Amino acid sequence: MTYTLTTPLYYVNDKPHLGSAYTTLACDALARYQRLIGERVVLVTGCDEHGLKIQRTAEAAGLTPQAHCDAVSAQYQDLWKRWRISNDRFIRTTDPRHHSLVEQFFRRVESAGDVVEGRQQGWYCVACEEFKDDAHEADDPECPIHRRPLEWRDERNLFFRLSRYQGAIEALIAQPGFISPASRRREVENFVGQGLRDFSISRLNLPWGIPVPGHPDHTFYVWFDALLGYLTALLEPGDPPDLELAVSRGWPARVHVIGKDILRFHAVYWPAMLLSAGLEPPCQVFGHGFLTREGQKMGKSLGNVLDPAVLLDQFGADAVRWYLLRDIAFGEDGDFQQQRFLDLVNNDLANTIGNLLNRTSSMARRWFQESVPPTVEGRSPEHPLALAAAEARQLVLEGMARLDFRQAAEAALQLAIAANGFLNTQTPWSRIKQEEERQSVADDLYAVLEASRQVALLLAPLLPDLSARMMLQLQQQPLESGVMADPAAAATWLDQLRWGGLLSGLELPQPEPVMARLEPIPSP
RNA sequence: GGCUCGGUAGCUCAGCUGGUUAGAGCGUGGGAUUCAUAACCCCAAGGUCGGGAGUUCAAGUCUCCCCCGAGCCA
Repeated sequence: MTYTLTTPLYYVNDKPHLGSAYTTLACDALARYQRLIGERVVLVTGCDEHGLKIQRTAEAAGLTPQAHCDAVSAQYQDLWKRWRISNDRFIRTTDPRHHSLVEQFFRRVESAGDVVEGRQQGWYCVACEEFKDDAHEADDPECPIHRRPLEWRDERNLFFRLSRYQGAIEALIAQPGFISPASRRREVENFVGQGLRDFSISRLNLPWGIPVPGHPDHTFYVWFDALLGYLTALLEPGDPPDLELAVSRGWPARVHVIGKDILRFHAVYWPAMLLSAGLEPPCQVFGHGFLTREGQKMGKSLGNVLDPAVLLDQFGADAVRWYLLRDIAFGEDGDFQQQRFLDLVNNDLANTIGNLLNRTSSMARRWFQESVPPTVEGRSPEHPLALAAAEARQLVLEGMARLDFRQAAEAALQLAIAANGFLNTQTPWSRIKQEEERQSVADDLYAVLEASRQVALLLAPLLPDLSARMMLQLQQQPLESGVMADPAAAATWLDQLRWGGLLSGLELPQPEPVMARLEPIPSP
């Protein structure tokens, strides 16, 4: 079984923002975790490149839509590369194979009798790419989200007969866990409960889109073709554009991770489309929350947008990943606070985790021939730190599996705190002065080094870079959890998480801080 | 307008089916220590649990009303 997970396919209207980075890095952590426990993972990300909005944005910039998409899409690919996101695929909906799959998919839906012609009349928000039903009385209505004027449309479009799937969708969203977190389920239930209406899947005279086969002048509505990108993405590089083949490469997706704003498309429209085409719906749709900054919505008008590329340059991937994954409940809204960001990264990563390794390694080197001390007691599964490690491991595994990154991160941190506390109670630096304490000090240092190794292992999916630096300080092979990870070899992660794997006598390199403290920066 | 979810220490939040002095992290103050990245460890102060009424031997925890914030739908 392939573990397929997806980020949204980001709309190429503008350069990537922090919200996209947030989703993507959460997915990266999840993908790495799944690889580490031995799953064959396909992490899909990419760009959604069709629609009127794109066409207009391109025109405004004096570019062809394709040139515009190429440019923005390249920014995404570049950014993910710099963040070292382990996406196995990057799909663009302008990919020729995608066109072909959309056509195949459409034919299935059409032959299922789910495509009908209808008249679409109403006010349309180009920014949302959505009809608004609530703007009837105003003379010049504007979009409540974008505060931009709506445009009146009256055209004959093709409709997808969503209404036929009322029962099927009700049953689907009633499945526990299908919509996660559970707190978002009610919203969808309410929507579905009001009765599903057919929705238009084509646009007339919109050149920038995929033509609907058999219906001249119609192109597919962006939302119809975009989600299919998840399927196209499953094709391997040399594969012919065949829907059935794509499906066999890893459908259904185990989880679509999305922002809460597009929950409905993923939990209602998309599954219905899939059912119509005779395909399975995804196993889970996880809608995470939004990020604010210092309590305020980020937006161009406020000029308070955090640029993920700038954050990365300024603070590095570990710091930002840690803050977002460790401090914000994945699923709920979160607030990015500069001061807290600095405090947490410095406390947790530099002071607690980094310094733990540093101080311990330094003692071991000084008193035990620059290497891991020999041990009698340290390897015992009953050792207090062994017990702490076992608990941490349990919480990390459980947390990662549930996309509760915060629980996982805190558990790993907790182990480091326990190890620091252990050192302070044992005070090896004073006991080493008595020869008869030597073995006992060796045991203590061994246990703390082993605990540090466990921390490094547990951090592997969350902070792969820091994890690798820690492993090197402990003379260990860093974990490979990226796209090159070999599923067969990867399962050794769990083996390595057994207490006592660190070898005594291993030479320890000169300690170097694995995580530098961040300096407060003047506001930009 | 209907529905949903929140309002708990300076900040971010935990508090399950109601039950001893309401918890954690960060921040703040103090102590201890020197192995270490002025780090680690320990201790402390700080809350009329949005407001009001009610049920109960007992309510942050249940009921009703109100105020504030967020969201979904009309």
